Amino acid sequence: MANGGDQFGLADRPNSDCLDSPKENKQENLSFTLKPAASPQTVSSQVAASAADPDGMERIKVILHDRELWTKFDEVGTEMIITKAGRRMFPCYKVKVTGLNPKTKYILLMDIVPGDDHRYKFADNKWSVTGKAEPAMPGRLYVHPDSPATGAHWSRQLVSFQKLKLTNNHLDPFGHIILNSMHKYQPRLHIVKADENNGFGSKNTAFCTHVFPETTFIAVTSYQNHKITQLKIENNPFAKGFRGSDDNELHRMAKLQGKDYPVVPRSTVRQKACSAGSPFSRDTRGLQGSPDDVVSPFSCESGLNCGSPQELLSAPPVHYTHPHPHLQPGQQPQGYSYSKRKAEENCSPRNHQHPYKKPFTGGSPSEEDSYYHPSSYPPPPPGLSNLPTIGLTDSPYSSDMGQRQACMFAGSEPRIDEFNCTSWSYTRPLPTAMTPVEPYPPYTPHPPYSSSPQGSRLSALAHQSSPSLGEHIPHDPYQSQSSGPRSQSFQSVPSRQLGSPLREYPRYKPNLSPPLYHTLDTHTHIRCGVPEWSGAS
DNA sequence: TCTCGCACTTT
DNA sequence: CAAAGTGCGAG
Repeated sequence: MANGGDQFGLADRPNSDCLDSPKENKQENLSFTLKPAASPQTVSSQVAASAADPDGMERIKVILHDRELWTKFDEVGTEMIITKAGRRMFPCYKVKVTGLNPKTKYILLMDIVPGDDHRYKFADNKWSVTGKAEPAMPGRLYVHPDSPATGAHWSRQLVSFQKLKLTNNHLDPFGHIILNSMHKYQPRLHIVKADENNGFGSKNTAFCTHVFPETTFIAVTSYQNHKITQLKIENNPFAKGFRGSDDNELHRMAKLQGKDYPVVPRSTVRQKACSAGSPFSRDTRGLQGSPDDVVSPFSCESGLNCGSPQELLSAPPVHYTHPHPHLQPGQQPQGYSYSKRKAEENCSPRNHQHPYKKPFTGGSPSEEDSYYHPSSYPPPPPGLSNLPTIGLTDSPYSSDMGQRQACMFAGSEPRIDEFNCTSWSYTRPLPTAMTPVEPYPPYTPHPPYSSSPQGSRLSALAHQSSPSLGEHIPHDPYQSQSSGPRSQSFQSVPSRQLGSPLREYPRYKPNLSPPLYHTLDTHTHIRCGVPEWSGAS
C-alpha cells in the first residue's frame, strides 16, 4: 500500500527544488525553463520570461486533474487494462492548461513511453521484475481531437484524453496506443505551438512536454492487484455494477451466479483478503531498481534541465546515471515539463517513410477517427517539431472533427541520423483520405521509436534499448518526484539544453516496418528537424 | 496469460 | 433506445 507510494517505485521523486510551485491545493506544474537564471516561476516571473522564451512555452502550466485519485492508484500501483479492441484509461487523463497565448494555436497530444526496461510479474501480492522488457512497439501518439485549437480554447476547460485507448494488439488498426502487458509506462503530454507561420513542419515549432509521475502504470490484460480492481470499481462509473456495498449486490450476485455460491462480489472478497495492504509498494520499487532514494531523477545537464521529459523518453544521458540525486537545483517537484523552442529542420532524407501499406482492414474504425501518423516516436517534442501541418491556420477540421483522434506513429527508425528528422503526418478525419495506409504497422520487434534526436547518438552510447525512463535513470525519475509533491510542477527544459540522450528504443530496423506512414494528402509530413537540443550538439 | 461473452452501467 | 465502457469468470 501505500507504503511509500508507489510500488512501482515511481513515486518518489526528488523534490526538486526547482519550483515549488505552490503546491497547495493543486499544484500546478510549472514549467519553466531552467535556464540559468530563470526564475522560478512565479507568475510574474513567468511573464518575464518572454525574452528568452519568445514562444511563451515556458509559461505554460499544466495541472493534472483529479490528481488525488491518480495518487490513490499510484500508491497501490496503477494498472491499466489493455485489450485487443482498445481500453480507455481510468483514471482518465485530464489536465487544466494555463499560460497559453489565447490567440495562438496549439496541438495537444499524448504518448506513453516505457517506464523502464523491465518486464514485471505480480506474485505474492506484489510486483517484481521478471526480466527485460520486450522491445517497445512503435510508439503512437494520440492527438487530442480538438487540435489544433487556440490557447483560449484549451484554457477554457479541462482538456480530456478520455477517448484515448490502450491496446495490446501490435497490429491495431484503430490508432490506439500499443503497449505490452506487464510492462511499466509513463504517459506524457506535449503541447505544440502551431501557428500560422509555422506549420508543423516549421523549424521554429515550439513545444513543451509535461510528465506526471503519478500517472505511471503497468499495462495488464487483467487486473493483478485486487486493490486496483477495487479502486476501479469504486471510482469508474461504468463499473458501478460491481460495487458491492449493498445488499443489492449480493442479490445480484446471487442471481448471476445463480448458484449457491456465496454471494459476495469477488472484488469485495478479495479485497478484504488482501487488505493487508499492498506489500509491494516499496518492494516493487526496489525491484525497479531504484533504490528508494535514489533517484535523482534527472540530472540536469547544464544544470538546467533537470529531468526533462525527454529524458524520460530518452535514455538518460550520461548524466543520468547519476544516482543520487539530489535534485539539483533545478528540479522540480511534481511533474516535470520541458519546453523546446525550435527544432531545426534537418530532415534527413532518411526518414523512411515506410511504406507499408496495408489495407486498412479493420474496417473503418468506427471509432471516431483515428489516424495514424508516423512520427518519430518518442521524443516527442523533438518530433513535434515536425508536426504536420495540420491546419494550423485553422484547420477546417479542427473543430468539426472534434472527435477525431489522431495518432501519430512513430515511424521510422530513428536512428540518429534519421532520427533527426521525424516525420509526422496528421490526418484529418477524412475518412477517405485517411485511410491509413498501413493500418497496421507490422509489428516490429523493435520499436521504432527512438526518441530523441540525439537520442540516437546517445542511445548508441547508452545503448540500451530500453529506453525506459526508469532505467537509465536511476530509475524512475518519477520516483523521485513522486514522492514529494508530486505532480505538478515540471521542469521545463529548454529543449536545446536537454541534451538528453534519449532513450533509445530498440531501434527499429528499417526493414521492419516503419510505421506507417501513409499519407494521404492530408497529412503532411513535415519536416524533420533536429531539435536543437538534440544532442548536445 | 489472454480472449471471449455476459450482465450491468453510463452516455 | 442504442451504443459503448466495465469487470467477471470460464475456456
